[in-house]
Amino acid sequence: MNSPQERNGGFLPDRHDHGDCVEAALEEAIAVCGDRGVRLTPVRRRVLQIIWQGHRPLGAYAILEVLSGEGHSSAPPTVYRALEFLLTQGLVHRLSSLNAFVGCSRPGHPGAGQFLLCTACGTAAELNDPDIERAIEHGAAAEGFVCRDHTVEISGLCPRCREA
Amino acid sequence: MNSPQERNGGFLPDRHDHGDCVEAALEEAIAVCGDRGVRLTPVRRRVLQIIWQGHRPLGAYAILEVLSGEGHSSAPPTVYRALEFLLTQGLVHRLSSLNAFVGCSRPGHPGAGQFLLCTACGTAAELNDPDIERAIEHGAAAEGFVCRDHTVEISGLCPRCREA
DNA sequence: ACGATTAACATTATGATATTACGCCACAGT
DNA sequence: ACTGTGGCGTAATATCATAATGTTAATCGT
Repeated sequence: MNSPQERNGGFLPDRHDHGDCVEAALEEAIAVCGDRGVRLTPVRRRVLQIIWQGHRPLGAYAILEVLSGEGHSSAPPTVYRALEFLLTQGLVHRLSSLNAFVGCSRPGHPGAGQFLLCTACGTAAELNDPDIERAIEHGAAAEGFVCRDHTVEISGLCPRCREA
Repeated sequence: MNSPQERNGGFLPDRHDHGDCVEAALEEAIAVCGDRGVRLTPVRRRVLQIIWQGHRPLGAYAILEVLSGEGHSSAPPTVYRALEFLLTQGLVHRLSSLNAFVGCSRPGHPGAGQFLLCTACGTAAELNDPDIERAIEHGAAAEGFVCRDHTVEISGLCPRCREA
């Protein structure tokens, strides 16, 4: 496991212990929720787990399908409520260019992050690049604009797919 | 009218001649399509006009409603086909964080642009900031990622709404 | 321990956004 | 005139997201 501050944001080596990786994300989520006095209920926890199951963005209805396949009686609001909670707590991010959700690599930290989305294999990597943020802040300020939030989603080819 | 290279990208002064502004966008679109040998048909032209009617992003169904109100018999595919054409020709941009479309301030030029979206009044401004683009390109390259396209949408308060 | 209060959730229905499939018609090139 | 193509109309449907309502379950003050 990497630093608790930033975990599995970038593209991954060919093999990594994914069980550990999901495990670590969950533990950290439990810690964050504990600190804040908010409840990581079974549904919320399971949704987070499902999202972390792959390092690729997952749509709400894909999550729903997994839940339903497990005997939970589930409908869209179940998933969207859980996602809303996880988004609010900064445990997942929403990728609006894909209408999909992905685990946050720095749970508990503020800020939106920037995302690299491979169009070939579908994996996503999260950056938290201060230079990009500064450039955006600066560009906006030049127009007299006050930033509240930003969406930065970069599509292209990840290192592995670039070669193939 | 400003330069034909960059027109009405930023936030506007309190009063500007909006008729001229739409007019200019249309003329430029006609020129671009002429150069490329593609057809700016009546539907496409009208959709572009509707989008330029305001400096705020417009949803596909809002466009559809305007078209329908004019006696055109229209359904979603009409609008989406026109939008696809306009997107391909770089005459409009899609804002995925809003599921909406806005006129391109630099028609005929490549590149994705960055957008400032005022959450108070709904207006949008387009940047084409080389510093932001460089920072993104650089951040991506550090991960071994090859950029093909990017979505940069910054929400916050425009100069006018900031004061109120 | 008790009821009051609130958060979480199930369920049904619906709204909003986007696409597929198919066929017709106008126009360009021959 | 013949034919191929692109643009468009139309109906149906897929996909993404939320509203409204009531029930269960956790929490808190007493």
